Amino acid sequence: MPKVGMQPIRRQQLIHATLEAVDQVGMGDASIALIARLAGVSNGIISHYFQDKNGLIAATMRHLMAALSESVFDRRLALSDDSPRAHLQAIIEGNFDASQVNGPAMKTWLAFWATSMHQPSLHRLQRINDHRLYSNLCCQFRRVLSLDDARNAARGLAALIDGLWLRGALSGDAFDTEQAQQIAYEYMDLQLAKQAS
Amino acid sequence: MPKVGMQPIRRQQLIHATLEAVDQVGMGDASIALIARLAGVSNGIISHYFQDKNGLIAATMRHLMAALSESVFDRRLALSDDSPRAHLQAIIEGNFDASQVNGPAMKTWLAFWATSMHQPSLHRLQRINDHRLYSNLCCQFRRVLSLDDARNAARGLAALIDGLWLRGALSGDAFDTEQAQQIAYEYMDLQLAKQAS
Amino acid sequence: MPKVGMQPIRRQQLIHATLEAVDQVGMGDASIALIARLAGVSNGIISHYFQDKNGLIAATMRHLMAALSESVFDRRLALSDDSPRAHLQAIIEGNFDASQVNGPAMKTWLAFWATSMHQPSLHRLQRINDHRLYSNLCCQFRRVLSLDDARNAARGLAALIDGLWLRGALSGDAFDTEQAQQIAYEYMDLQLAKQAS
Amino acid sequence: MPKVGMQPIRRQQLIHATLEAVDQVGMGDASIALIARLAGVSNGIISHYFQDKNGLIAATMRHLMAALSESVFDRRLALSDDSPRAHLQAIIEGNFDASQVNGPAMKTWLAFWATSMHQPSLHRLQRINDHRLYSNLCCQFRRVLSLDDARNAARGLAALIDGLWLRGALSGDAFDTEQAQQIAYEYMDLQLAKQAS
DNA sequence: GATGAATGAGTGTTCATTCAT
DNA sequence: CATGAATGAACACTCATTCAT
Repeated sequence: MPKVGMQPIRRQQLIHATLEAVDQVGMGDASIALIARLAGVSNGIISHYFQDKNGLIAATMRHLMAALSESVFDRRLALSDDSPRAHLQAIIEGNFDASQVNGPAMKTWLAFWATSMHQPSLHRLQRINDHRLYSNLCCQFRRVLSLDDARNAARGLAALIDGLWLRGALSGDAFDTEQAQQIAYEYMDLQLAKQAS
Repeated sequence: MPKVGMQPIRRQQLIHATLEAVDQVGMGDASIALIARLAGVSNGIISHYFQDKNGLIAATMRHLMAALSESVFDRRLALSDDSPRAHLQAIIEGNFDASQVNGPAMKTWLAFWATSMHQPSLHRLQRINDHRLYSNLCCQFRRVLSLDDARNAARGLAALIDGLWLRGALSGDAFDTEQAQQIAYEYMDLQLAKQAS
Repeated sequence: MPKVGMQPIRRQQLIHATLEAVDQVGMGDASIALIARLAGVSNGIISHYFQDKNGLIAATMRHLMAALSESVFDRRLALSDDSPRAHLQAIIEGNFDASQVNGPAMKTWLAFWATSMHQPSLHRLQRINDHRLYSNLCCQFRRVLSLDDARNAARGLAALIDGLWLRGALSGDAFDTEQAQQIAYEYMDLQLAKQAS
Repeated sequence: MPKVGMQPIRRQQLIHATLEAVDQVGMGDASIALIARLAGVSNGIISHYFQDKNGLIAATMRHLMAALSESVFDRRLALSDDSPRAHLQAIIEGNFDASQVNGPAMKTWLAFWATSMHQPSLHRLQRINDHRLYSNLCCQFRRVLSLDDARNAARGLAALIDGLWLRGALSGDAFDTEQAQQIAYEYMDLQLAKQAS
């Protein structure tokens, strides 16, 4: 039943099916046939909307990255308090948003990272993402710390966030967002406390 | 010309070829044929020494895990100072040992993690590994902190170590061990400083 | 905006796009999608004007055959001299007409021949074409030669023309029409010279 | 039932199956699956002995070219008479050898020519073949004719041979070797007759 | 112990064709 | 008239695995 203007609908549909497939069987076994079946469409449609499987993977990653960006952006927009601490908290919270700590997203991120080591196009995407977190953190720390201190604080907090996320993802249990945030907040506060010195 | 005692030699040979293959083309494209070629042996020999490909992958992971354990163990054995701080430093240093922060090891760990999400046998291995780091850290923190504080400190430091490692691995550049260790040491000291309170 | 009388325009458009596609990528890779793109129309239109891909191929062949017929016909019509030699020269010249010795035409003829071996409908077309050349030649030779001599001369000259054309097409270089014609003229004259005997 | 030293046997087996497949359904439909079935082996074996389908096609072409070379070579070796005319006759006969004028060979040559227009590696093979015939003919004509005459005679005879072959192949009927040879011999003699002039 | 020939299921991808709009 | 979304079969190719030697 062909329709016009199906492109955005089908793309979303296929991206969600990809996340679901990776969640179920892993990226290695997430074949086009499985993804198409989960989406309820034919195999061939994928090359119609994405050039090939890599195109679909890349689009899926961009989807996750956009969701992450939005999570952070929304929280920062809603701040009544413009202090560095408030912004940093918003960034931390955004990184542990429900859109990022569910099974499909975590498994896809993980597989994406592993794959990106050998695919230049994916590696570029991933570096942009990594840099964005560092950059956002550094920017806020810089408002109260020296350049060197801000950079170190940003590096540490970025690593802590990713590490908490990673260990949560690998644990196999449900992600304990509260606990992760408390640990990140504490690190943030310890770094901000250098301000007086 | 049949030989005796070839088993350990061949196994090492194949494990190293696996690491090299994953480094070169990623786990997805590390076929048995490639691994055998890199090892300079025939395809068929792999099922002779390992049950199948999964067996080889698992053995490779155990190899990396054993190397990590040894890195930490050796440093702790060489300590003249038995203080918690000295032990924690040794654990941190061991986790950033040269055997862990080189290309092949980092790429294999990453791929291993991604794969482990869908292979119970690998997942078990990976949980043991994760728990060992936490457990070691917690044990030392406990000597000077309350149980809750020690647990939080261990969770945070474990996440920070993994996060530094992860971001280093994904950056594509050479790993800056010095910088990573400084950040981890600082976190360790900030946590140990709670002792007085 | 529906128009009337589009049929002949569209058909010509698609036949030319087919020749262009075969010239660019060969008949094996001349997909409907490529032909439609080259023609600047949608995929679906092709089945609207031709039953299917075979229909388009057959129409393209008929187009080339018609162009060949016309090349010969025009030259014979323009003759002031009604001698067998003049007619034979016209036939030879017509077969090396610019419409036949350009890249797209030569590649399409070649592909057509190869394909025709396994498609009865194309094979019929091709036999008609082959026979027309022989028949035209034989008819003229007959005016001055015995039946047997005429037939042999016609067979030889037809083969020589096709062979010159074939070797020219396969060479990859631009077709040397002058040289080919001289060789064919010489053969023609040698055959006509039997007249006296 | 794996054996050692199967390579030459399997390669011959697969080349013959390729010729048979092209004869039956044409090169366009001669799929790997069909060729493997005709050879009585599995699909995968083809990439084991030839890199890919192109490798098999190229090997098949080299097989036909070698057979042609041998046909000519054997006849020239058997000559008791070293005259140019004897050599030229041997070359003509060799080109109409039974190994070249049977259905599978003719259809494969035709398809090969069509394909070679868009595959550099095949085109190179084909040019070598074309040049060999011209070169052999020219060499013999040169013994009795001027350089220009020899070249023209060689060009003409090469074209005549190929043309006779082509028209025979396309006719669909059995190849009339006798008739073709008579026509070629006559052309040869007419050219050699220029010697006195 | 070690080889490499052989298999055959599975992959991503292409493509002619159909058809609702 | 014309589009382009959608299909699904067919394709070349890959690969872990088996096993006779």
